Amino acid sequence: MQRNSIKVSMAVVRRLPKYYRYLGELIQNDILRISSKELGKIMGLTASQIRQDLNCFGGFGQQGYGYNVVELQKEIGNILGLNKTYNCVIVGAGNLGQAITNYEGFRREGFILKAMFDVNPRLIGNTIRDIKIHDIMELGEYVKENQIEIGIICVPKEFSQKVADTLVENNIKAIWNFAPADVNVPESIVIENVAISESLYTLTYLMNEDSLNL
Amino acid sequence: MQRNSIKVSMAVVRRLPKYYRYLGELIQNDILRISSKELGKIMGLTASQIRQDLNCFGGFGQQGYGYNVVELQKEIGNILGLNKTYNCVIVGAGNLGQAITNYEGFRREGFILKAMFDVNPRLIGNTIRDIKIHDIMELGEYVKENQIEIGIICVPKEFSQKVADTLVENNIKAIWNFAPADVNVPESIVIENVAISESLYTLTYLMNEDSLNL
DNA sequence: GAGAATTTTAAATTGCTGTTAAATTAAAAA
DNA sequence: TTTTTAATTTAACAGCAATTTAAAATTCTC
Repeated sequence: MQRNSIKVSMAVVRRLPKYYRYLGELIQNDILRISSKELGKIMGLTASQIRQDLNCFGGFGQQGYGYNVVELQKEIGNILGLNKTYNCVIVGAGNLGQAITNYEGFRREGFILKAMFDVNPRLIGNTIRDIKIHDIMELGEYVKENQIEIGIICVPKEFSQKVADTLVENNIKAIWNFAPADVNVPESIVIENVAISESLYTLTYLMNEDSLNL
Repeated sequence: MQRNSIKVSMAVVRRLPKYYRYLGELIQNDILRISSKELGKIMGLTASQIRQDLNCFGGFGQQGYGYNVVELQKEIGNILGLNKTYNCVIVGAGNLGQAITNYEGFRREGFILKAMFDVNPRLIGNTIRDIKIHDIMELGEYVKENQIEIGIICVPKEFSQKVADTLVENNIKAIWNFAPADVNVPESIVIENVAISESLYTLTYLMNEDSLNL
């Protein structure tokens, strides 16, 4: 499997999870091979783009045959780093934190939730799906002691930067931030600021697009 | 305020909510004017891009002065359709549905949550923040009777397409879908499939990028 | 009037799409 | 069963479109 030496653009990278998801669905439907044309139709992309995207990482397909769905999904999973496991903590045990805890999909893909943290004394000491909720004061020490790689921030935006700082100080590798305010971290730390509301505002933009008479 | 007749690209549209959010933060910090250079530094964009983006909708800035933060935020809000109110329902009253219900930000921006729906008999009849949880069997009728414009889907992926179909049949205008599977709707309906996990997979990609030796 | 900052226009870059040649499969014929 | 032919489909490439950045021209502030 020869790998090109070209840099992969972020546009391609952000499409990979979608490929991974759609291929997973194909597998569940016992579809074991697919052409770029078919996949494009299902995903709403051009066949051309799919071939170009996948070729960034090597030739996974075969002329005259198409792509082997199982093999391709596995390859993309490897590229995304889903062949490993990751120790995670959730900071903020409110509804959103609990929603993530309860989502089976993450555990299945190798994200191991080791602990949750909160300030609320009523929550501290409880468990959700066998995950214990700790006092947020213990966050830094816990992260350092337990080799936590990913911190998931589900606290109100007023506290998100402070939580991020604590995580960074204790050698976190990556932060997945759901607070509706971007947090800043050093270059070496991987950060994804999710900002859920942005897609809602895009929605209302599209609802009103016609009446904007641009 | 003259509006250009050029079509605004989706790339620009998806940046608008971020401008809106950052400008809101500036207002909270009593910063009332800003140059594209400054704003770019804060948001991690080039000044050039900011000027170009904002110019799609007319000249909001002034030479020698910069942009009036309050005015600009309001203008972008109008463009995003945040000067109106929207009747919404949440389908699926689990943790994620509750998290959205509890988020003050949405109400503040004009999203009026009228009702929630669930299949779980233990939840039906309860209220969350004065919002009643109805039997999901009543969803279609409720949407039609109460001029609901936005449906928010927070059910497991197995049921998301069916819920979307019900919403569409009853004249919903837009769907904000959090189920980890894209739902398909007619062209005339606005849809945002959120797929939260995709940003997590992007995170792990970036964590492992170096070791991929592309 | 000097400086600052936008607007407007142009250049450069990036990303996407369509096409062609090569490879493979599948079908038909021997 | 083997060979031949036709149909698929990717990989690679080139051209085009969109996006981003840079530069020049203009306007406004102080």
